[in-house]
Amino acid sequence: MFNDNPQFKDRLARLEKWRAAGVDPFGRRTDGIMSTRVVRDLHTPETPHDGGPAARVAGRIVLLRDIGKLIFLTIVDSTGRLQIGVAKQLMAAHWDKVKLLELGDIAWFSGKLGHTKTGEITLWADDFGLSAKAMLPLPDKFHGLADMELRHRQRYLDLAANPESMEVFVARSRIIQMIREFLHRRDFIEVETPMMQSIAGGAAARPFMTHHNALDIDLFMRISPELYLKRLLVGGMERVFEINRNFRNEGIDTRHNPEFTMMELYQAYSDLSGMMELTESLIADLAADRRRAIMPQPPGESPSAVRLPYGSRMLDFTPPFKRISYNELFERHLGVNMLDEAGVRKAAVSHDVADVDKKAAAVLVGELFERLVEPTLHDMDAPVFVFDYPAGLCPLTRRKPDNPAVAERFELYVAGMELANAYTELNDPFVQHETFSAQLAGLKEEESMAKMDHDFITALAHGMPPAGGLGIGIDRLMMLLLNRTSIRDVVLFPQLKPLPAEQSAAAGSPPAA
RNA sequence: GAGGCCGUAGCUCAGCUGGUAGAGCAACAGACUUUUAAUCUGUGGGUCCUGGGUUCGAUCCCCAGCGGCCUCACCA
Repeated sequence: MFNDNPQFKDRLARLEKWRAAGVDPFGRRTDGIMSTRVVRDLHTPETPHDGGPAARVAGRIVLLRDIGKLIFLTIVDSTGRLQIGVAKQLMAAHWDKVKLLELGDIAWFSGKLGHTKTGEITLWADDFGLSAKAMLPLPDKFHGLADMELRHRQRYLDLAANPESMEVFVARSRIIQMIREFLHRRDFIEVETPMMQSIAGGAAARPFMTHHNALDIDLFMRISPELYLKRLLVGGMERVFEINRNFRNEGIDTRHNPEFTMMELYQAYSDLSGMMELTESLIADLAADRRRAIMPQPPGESPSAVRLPYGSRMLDFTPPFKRISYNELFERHLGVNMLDEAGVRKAAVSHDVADVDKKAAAVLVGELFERLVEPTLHDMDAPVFVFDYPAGLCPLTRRKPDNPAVAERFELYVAGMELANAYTELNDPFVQHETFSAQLAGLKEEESMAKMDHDFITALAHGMPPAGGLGIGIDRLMMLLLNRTSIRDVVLFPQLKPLPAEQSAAAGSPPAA
């Protein structure tokens, strides 16, 4: 049953002892439970060694030291750990039962707060209950779970055994909450738009396909919510945002998960510079909050400095962020203006770009930028806004009034990652119709933005207010703020290849016993 | 998709030049009323990822496969 873990049968025997003692090993509702954090905070220098305030806590037993007529055990809940002291003289009525507890069990304890002679805050228990019997053993109580594959496949064990992993996901929730609060303060409303779309628009990426049986139509998992959020601008929602999943059918690595969380927002009557202000303010706020959470202010550092560790480096999120134009970077590294088509083609040839003659100049600019400029952004230890992109790369973007070859777009790079992407949105239905029709030479069809969406054009034809739009990759933001170099460490259940047993189960044969 | 590294007890890891495998924790039996990864005594526990090959003999060498991590490619 469950698996062939050799310790399962030992725990089965223990389970029968609980039943023989009249206890349902899988307990029920328990009221009056306080978090271990709250209980720890109840303890003051004036708290007596025992007989302090009454409290009730619950959690999983992660350490257990049975010293005969006295048992110390450590429980963990979502806020941390607490030592429980169980003395026979205080727990005489339930002594035989408390002796049945073992590592991994989930239990609640009532008692009075105090501490031991070494000063450890301890709840001296006089009553307890078994909330859930653990039938399988937990990972090593000291080393935790180190196997990255098991940490991802069985995230519950990672969370239960590795406090730093729990901290990441608790912090992730807090950061997302702060983003919502930040946007609500600015009068944005949160919406949900379709994840299943008949046209996978709004970005250039390969979509997943699925099928609706009753309608007998193929649908795509969305690669972006953009075209739906803009429809809401047409409808009169002037500030909307969505925090939700996008799906892209591409490679998996330390920066890419097939489903990833994106925050996308649109603000009517704003533009690129409005998005820049908003982005800088939001990111700097979040970084400052993390900064306060993780370490004391280093001596001698300015109180306004916001520096966070990331891998082996320190990232500086102190506003204002650097701003540099795409062309300035391009010229610096290529020695040619991005709008000088002849010069760009020459540079592409000299840098051995493939099929130069078959590609649009803007595609060449993009390739050269990625190859020669982006690596230099990787070495920068502070966020950088790169703005004013070649128009050909940004079909959904408004052009600069004084130069139609340049699009009002920025990307925010941090440590080489594209963290945010923003635009002055295109609201001209005629231009939009054109860009949906035109296929840029040198791009694969599935990677192109040219996917005609008549319904969206119709929406624009009714009038969309001018707007600024912004997208922030939430998972990458978490990596940077929480100092994780793999996206799998900030996504609770990252996509992994199925195990052989799961493959055969999916094919219809029974799962391994 | 390419390359490098890795897969040994429930967990964390050793295992030399090829001679049928070890430690700590966990488990089991016992002792212990202030422990801190408690300690002490004793015991059990293995598809060495899978399948081939070489060899008298393979956890170890070779080939293929599966899975993981990292780097690169791909990637609005």
